[in-house]
Amino acid sequence: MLTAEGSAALPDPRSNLHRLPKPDHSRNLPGHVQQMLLEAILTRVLRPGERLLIDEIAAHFGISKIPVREAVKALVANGWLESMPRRGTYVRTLSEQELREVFEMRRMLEPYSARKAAERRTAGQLAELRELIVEGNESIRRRDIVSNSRINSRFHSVIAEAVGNRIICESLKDLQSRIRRYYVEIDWKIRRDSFAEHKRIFDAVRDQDGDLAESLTLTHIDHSESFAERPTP
Amino acid sequence: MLTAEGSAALPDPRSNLHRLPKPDHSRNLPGHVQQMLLEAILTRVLRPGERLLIDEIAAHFGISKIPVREAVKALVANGWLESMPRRGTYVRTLSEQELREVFEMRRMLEPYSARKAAERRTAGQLAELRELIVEGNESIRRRDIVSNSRINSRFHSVIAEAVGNRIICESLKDLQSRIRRYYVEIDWKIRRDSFAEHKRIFDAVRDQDGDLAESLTLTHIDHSESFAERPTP
DNA sequence: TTATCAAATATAGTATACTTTATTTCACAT
DNA sequence: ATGTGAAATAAAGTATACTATATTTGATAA
Repeated sequence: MLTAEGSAALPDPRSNLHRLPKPDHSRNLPGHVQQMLLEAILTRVLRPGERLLIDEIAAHFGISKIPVREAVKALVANGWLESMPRRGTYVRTLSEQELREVFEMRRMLEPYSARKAAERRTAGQLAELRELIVEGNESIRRRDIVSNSRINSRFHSVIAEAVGNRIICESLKDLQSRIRRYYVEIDWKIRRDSFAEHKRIFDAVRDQDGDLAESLTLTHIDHSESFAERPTP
Repeated sequence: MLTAEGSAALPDPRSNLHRLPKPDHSRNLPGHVQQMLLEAILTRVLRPGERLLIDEIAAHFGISKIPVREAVKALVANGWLESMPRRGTYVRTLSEQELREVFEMRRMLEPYSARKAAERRTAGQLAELRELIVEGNESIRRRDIVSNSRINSRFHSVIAEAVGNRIICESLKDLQSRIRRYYVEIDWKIRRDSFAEHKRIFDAVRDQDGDLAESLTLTHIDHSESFAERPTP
């Protein structure tokens, strides 16, 4: 079934594939592979522009090409990878243009979504947001970047879910993950400021103050855009 | 929820698969299969709730499961199909909720997008829109439903492209195709009214009048929502 | 030296056959 | 009659092997 994978050495210095963990074969192999590749892209273990080969990935994971193909195809569909005809697949490079486009769309969607989230949030969602604020504080105190990133990301997700519209929610989450790549190395001062804004948005959502949530979100987007790491081509 | 209806004669009456054309084997097999299945869903050749089996589709097309699996997976990802664990894949049913959600998002995105499209449209895009208006008139005169649908759809696509933002463009197109299923049998009076609104939006885009394009689009969305065929559950 | 064409190579894509797992059926016991 | 469990069935998922094709390489001739 599973071919043993004690790969002697994959000494290709041009690929970062060897830094990826192996998937647990439980089930949903393509999903696992997709998640792991996405995580690697977001954290820049797989760098922008890096070349990926289906066969190589399959060999690394000790599985066949079929599930890898599916994972890669899904990532191409979502704009994480770019597939050249018969030349391999590449991690999409960062670009000013993508950043501009994402932020233009955020400005269209997020402020009004925040208003709706404030008006519609359930008690359960509010509780989760409250907990995220507490944990966010902790993560900053402990200088724990991994936690901090996860918590910020989750904060935006819960707001998105609170809109109560699955299509909008998916869109917001997609935008959110797209910009994660532009905030890999921001410093703690910025993280603190950003968190303070989350806190104020939380207050507005708690008080079901749609107006305030909307305007705070617009400001937050403006600030976020100015913090983004500009690609250096 | 997902009703299996009918009995099992040899030409299985529960499936409309036999009504689909075969793919030309040129290249991009999964893409072809995906397009054909999507077209069949949009035109209700494959009805909401209908069950699809990978093996059956593959046999029908005379190809193996691999490309079919990919096509189906892509359609699941985009919300056209719903995959139950080991019980098969079903055409997603229409729902009031989906309609509400799509229209809430359209209201967030489209009016402002129309403004930007008016401001940014290129000469080439304007020319294509002009041609679509001419052809649209023709299609109504000839009572040609297929042309009329294609032209309306294309009109919205060109507007989306004129925004000059690929992410927004993709989103708008996705929303557009999602609602196509709710306008399969509308009558000619409505088609004429809708076309008249397109014509006025075109004028605003031609004149680069963002304000007007925005407000006309909002009105158009309101009317569209009222025309939609409500699902009857 | 340089251009051209053929062969080799690299890579994705597909078919076939096999495996896994959920669901149904049916026998048997209570 | 009814519940339980084992076998059969159905369907998706995966591996292996093969095919198709674009790109690169290399040889030959001008």
